[in-house]
Amino acid sequence: MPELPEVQTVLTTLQPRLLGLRIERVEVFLEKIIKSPHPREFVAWLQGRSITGLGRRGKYLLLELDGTHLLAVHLRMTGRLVYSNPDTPRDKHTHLVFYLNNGDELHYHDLRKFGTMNLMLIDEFAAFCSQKDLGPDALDPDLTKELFEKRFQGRRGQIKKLLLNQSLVTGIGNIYANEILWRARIHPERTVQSLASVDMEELYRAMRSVLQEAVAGRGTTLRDYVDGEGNPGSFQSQLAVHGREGEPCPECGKEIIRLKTGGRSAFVCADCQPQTKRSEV
DNA sequence: CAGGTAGCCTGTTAGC
DNA sequence: TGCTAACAGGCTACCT
Repeated sequence: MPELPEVQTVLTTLQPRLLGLRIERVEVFLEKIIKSPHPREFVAWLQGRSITGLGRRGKYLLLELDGTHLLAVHLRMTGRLVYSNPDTPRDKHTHLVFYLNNGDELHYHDLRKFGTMNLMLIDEFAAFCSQKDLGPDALDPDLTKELFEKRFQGRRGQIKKLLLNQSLVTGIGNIYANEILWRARIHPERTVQSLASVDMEELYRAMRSVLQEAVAGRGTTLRDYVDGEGNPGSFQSQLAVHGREGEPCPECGKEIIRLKTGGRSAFVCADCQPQTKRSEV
């Protein structure tokens, strides 16, 4: 589910509510969500710790505890982290509840149970990222156009697959990959080697602008996504191509088609995103 | 090595 | 209406 804009929205909605609160108790209803440490220690380590900061790296939401520990939450497809009142009912998909010292709760809800949590020392986070081979965050101010292009140099394969590869740049998923490629006027099946420098420049610009606009729109809710307060996003109304098979391209009016590449749906305007190089058209 | 598929899960939807 | 199959935003392991 959530890609960079959605995780960012969860972060900004949770931050003012959670900051400074203490986790009194943790109840785990589905242990498989907890990847490390062992669920027993996970609970013991968390209890009594204060939330001293919130952050994000790609699609990981980060809770800093006591300034020493870090809880990395990945929502995968259908995970939700929602600030809740004690009278909020817990349904069968609520797998973890954090009881807070002000009487409120933080609920982890996940229909498909793909989400993960890793608790670690802050010092271990760099090793965690390199073990997961996470590239720079797609909205990292330090990720310049030049650095972005460099990361794709020497790589092979279809550009869409590489955009989804979190080791090159982290935070982009299927929705925004489709939107970014449309805005950059690049066909998803073009290979990186076939892209000129101007194409990579367009791609970088499209990546930044699409993601920034999606953050401003509080993310995209197609089905399951809600923010830290349980509210859906609004960017779905601004999607140009994703999920819009058969609708007209907002740019040229030609019908949007759906392709299958890399096992994922790609939505394309065949006119705006030609398979050949720009100069050859 | 690039590309494809299956698997992890459950619910919704398209098609018969 | 009821049933079945395909599909859904992520990521990994494994196959060709």
